[in-house]
Amino acid sequence: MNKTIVTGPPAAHSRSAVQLLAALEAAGKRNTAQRYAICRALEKHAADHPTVAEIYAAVRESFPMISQATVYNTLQTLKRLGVVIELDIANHDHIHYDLDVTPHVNVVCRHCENIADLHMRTVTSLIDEAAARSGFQIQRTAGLILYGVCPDCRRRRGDGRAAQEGEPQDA
Amino acid sequence: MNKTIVTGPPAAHSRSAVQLLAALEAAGKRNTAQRYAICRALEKHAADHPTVAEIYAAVRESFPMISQATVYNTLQTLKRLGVVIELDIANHDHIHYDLDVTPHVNVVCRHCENIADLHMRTVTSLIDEAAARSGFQIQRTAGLILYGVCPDCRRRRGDGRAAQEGEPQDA
DNA sequence: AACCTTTTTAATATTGATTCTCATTTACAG
DNA sequence: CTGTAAATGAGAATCAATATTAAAAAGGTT
Repeated sequence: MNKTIVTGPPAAHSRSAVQLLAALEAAGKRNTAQRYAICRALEKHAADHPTVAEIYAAVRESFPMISQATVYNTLQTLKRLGVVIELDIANHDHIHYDLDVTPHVNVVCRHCENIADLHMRTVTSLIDEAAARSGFQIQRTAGLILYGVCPDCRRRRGDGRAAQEGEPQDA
Repeated sequence: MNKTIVTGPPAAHSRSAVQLLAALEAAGKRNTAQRYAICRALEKHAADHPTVAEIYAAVRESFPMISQATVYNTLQTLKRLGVVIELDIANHDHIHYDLDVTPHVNVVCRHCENIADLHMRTVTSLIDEAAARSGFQIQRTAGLILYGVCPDCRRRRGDGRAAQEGEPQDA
């Protein structure tokens, strides 16, 4: 129940399990069976922008005795290495992971909670302008989050510019 | 300890307490002394992008017996009315509130946790392109969050393109 | 003013994803 | 093989946010 709408070639920018493991090794981390399983699960569910719970469930299929703490720890390590990104989506209870660390936009549907990836040149110019105007040194250009209603959900519920008032207004 | 760097005219786009109260009234909500105090506290701390805890503390100065639940309820009401926006900032434990609901970017400093507002035309074109390319109906254009290091913090800690590796990589 | 209905308040209890603890196990260098 | 620093597992702890509830206040009506 989390099919993601992918715009453009599927998972074209996502890191593979091999790349994730290589990053761990390069950082001097030990290669454990658990980490291997977690990286494979990430790769498999890359298009879903999986949550910790999804990864945990997926890993348990092949590694039933793994603990949640290990999943949390490994994901945090991958995050620190910069090969994975956390998507902090407003009003979602769980953190989502994105294997695409190239500059792009994530569009989140407010109804089905699906997440789409969008690669556009505009992102870079936005970042550049923001940096120039604010004096900030912008760190990450991936995971720029927009909220809306996906095409499927628009069709399902009387399209029109539905859901203006009464909908949660947050970021 | 939360001075916010404002780029451009200070609080130029923020709603005033009067506007917030007017919105409550227009929605048929009752004007209570507590809500009045909360709106005033919001106005006063608008530039700080305050958290619930900050608002709660500020209101208690003039209204010592108010409960947290009332603050939460009122903020949620204001959010539903669309006159206030929640900023869900990665790795911050609390939700921040923004009285500026016009399309703009929020730049967050990773070191001092300050939040700057940036108004740029680029935002609109980014939204438009994202909508066209994804088929999504984009709902909110305020609260587009970027992460980086603010000018002050860059100066303080040997500027250079510091803090690339080892920093949290999330959104 | 007294009545009745609805909204709001506020103290407490609950929730639930994430983090912590620490004893045990494992990976890998020497 | 052995030592040791790192990683894991199991469960408990955390803590912001939400839900629950009874009591109080506001508003409208006659």
